[in-house]
Amino acid sequence: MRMGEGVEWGLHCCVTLGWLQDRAPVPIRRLAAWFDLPQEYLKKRLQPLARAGILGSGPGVRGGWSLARAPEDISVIEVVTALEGPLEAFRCTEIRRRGEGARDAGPEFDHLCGISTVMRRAELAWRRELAGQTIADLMAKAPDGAARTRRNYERIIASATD
Amino acid sequence: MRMGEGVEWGLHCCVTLGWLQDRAPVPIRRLAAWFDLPQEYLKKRLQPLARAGILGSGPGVRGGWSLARAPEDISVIEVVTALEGPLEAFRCTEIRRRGEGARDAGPEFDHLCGISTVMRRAELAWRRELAGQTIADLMAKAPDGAARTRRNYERIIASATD
DNA sequence: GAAGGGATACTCGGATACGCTATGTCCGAGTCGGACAGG
DNA sequence: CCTGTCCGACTCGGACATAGCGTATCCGAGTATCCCTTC
Repeated sequence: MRMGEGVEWGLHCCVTLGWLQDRAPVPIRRLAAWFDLPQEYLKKRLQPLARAGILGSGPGVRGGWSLARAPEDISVIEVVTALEGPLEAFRCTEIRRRGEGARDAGPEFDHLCGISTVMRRAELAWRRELAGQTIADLMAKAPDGAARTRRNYERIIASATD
Repeated sequence: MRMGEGVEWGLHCCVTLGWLQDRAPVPIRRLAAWFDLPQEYLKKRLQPLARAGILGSGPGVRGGWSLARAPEDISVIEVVTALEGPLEAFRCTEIRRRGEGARDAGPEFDHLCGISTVMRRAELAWRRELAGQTIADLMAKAPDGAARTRRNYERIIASATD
């Protein structure tokens, strides 16, 4: 089981955009150079976050990306769900109903499959953990990050040839 | 993010083998027909469970598959880990250290990445849920399953041409 | 009747093929802001 | 100086290409059990 790398990218971008809120919007070109990521593909991964109302983007020469809400109002699970989709990792296909083992089952299958129930409960615990953390919490976990980010961003803007 | 279907297959096979412990070992041919699954591929997915000491298999005309331990001693997380691998779903690649944003970071990066920490804690909650459930618990969740399974298995054995 | 050898039914492990999804790239269309020309 | 037009920068969305992994199948080798032959 593997989570796409877009989740790591998206979360780091949200945190960085939170630190640069007063310098937003940040063009995708700067954002990609910031983490040394492929620009086109990063853009493709951020678009679902805009559709989910987490990020905002604008065209034009002063366009770019920014947080669409306050960092306190964006939970980690929202970012993960927007990037990985709403479906659960474990998907019950009801194999218990198929084949020779399913004959004459009676009302037994009216109940939810026990395996499905257990897996679902585990995923709920996982989601609950991620729902309890926000972008603001992540920003607070790296107290030096805000200063470093703003300092480096100023320098890049100043040395830019454009 | 998606879990392979082998997890569902493996768990159902473990539960069924728990109910058929006194009729074990069960050949892969019967197990595949039991759930209407592709025989060769099911075999391939059960092999890691044998390597993990969860299932046992034996060759020969009386060979087949059986639980290697008591159902109470097999946790769901063991089955999942054997089939999906021990790696976590979220893998931190430390993109914070790369690119223009990482310049002059100082001792900030000595600490674990906050994003990585949050994701890891969520996965631990997920594992903890699955570690608290055993194959015996799953068997108990379907009280009618034991009788149905034994009844159908007897019938199949009796009607077999071999 | 006992020992030896072959047939059978199963497992194991590796090799191979296929398809889906994640990853990565490219291009045309649309939009915003600024530059520039004309009144 | 004001207004209208054009241009450049940037985004969006879709189309397309590539790679990796999950899915699926097949085959040869090994082994335990059973049966049959032979003594």
